[in-house]
Amino acid sequence: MTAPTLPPHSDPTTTAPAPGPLGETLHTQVIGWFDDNARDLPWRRPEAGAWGVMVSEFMLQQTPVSRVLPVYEQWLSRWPRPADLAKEAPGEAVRAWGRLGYPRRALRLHGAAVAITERHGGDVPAEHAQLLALPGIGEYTAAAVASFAYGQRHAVLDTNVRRVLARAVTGVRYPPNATTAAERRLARTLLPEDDRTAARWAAASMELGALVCTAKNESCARCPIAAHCAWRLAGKPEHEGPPRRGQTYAGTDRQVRGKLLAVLRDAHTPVPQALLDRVWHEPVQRARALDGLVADGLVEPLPGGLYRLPLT
DNA sequence: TAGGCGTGGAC
DNA sequence: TGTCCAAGCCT
Repeated sequence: MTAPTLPPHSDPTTTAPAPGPLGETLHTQVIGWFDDNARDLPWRRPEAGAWGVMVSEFMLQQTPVSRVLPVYEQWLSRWPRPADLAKEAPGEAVRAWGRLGYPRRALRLHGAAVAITERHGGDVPAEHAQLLALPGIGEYTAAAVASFAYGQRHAVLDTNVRRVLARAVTGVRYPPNATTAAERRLARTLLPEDDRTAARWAAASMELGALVCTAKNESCARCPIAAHCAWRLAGKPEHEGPPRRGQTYAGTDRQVRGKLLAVLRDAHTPVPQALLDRVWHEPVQRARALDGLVADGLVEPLPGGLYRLPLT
């Protein structure tokens, strides 16, 4: 039997929607693969609830699953409901965040818990627009929580799904640097009609990108839609266009901020300036990094040249 | 909209 | 070793 293939979309902005039968083939095969290969992750279990899903989504932003797992377990154990976290000082959230990286996420998650407690009676809202209004929740996370926690029908367009669609449908190795309107349109076009299948498709296509259709060393031999993949059928052409933006780190303010915050996380009493000065030799950059942390609300300055994680 | 924002594992 | 990468958000 010959499986249908997806023609490359030379211009996804103007091409017609993908045909229904083909989309159904993709859904069936990717969801079938997911049924056999999905990882058993704690936030996918029913007992995780919407709060567990939401916490996991914050932690997983730009952060690998393996590093999230232990922090997630401790977090949910300590703060099983949004109101539990809302009662804490924001600095405690930053401390519990540990070395997950991007600690502003901890501050925003705390802020979201406060907003949920004040505006939504302590329950994670189910409406996409209400989720989007919470701090730290953007287009992706709102769709993910609504889909994974509440079974709704949303295009869940993360980096994994974008890569899967770029390859399988558009026929290129990598998606654009920033999410485009064409990608959103394509994702909506491919969304299954009914809520339950759409939610399943969202989780399954993400998992395929995370485990098989990876950025490097993709494993087409294990891919359930390899027979339809436009990129593979085109001979897996190399990436064209502007180089993908790399992240520099060594010597940046980010590195200095990380070192400063590490000292404050480990301290349970206010820290004198002199102790912070030891993390970085260059005084101008050091001061700029500390000022930035204060401006972001990650560090609270006290009289007498003392600093601590924020109490309010 | 391009760039800032942490951290550590893989190759 | 250095480079790339990991379920983004915000300004």
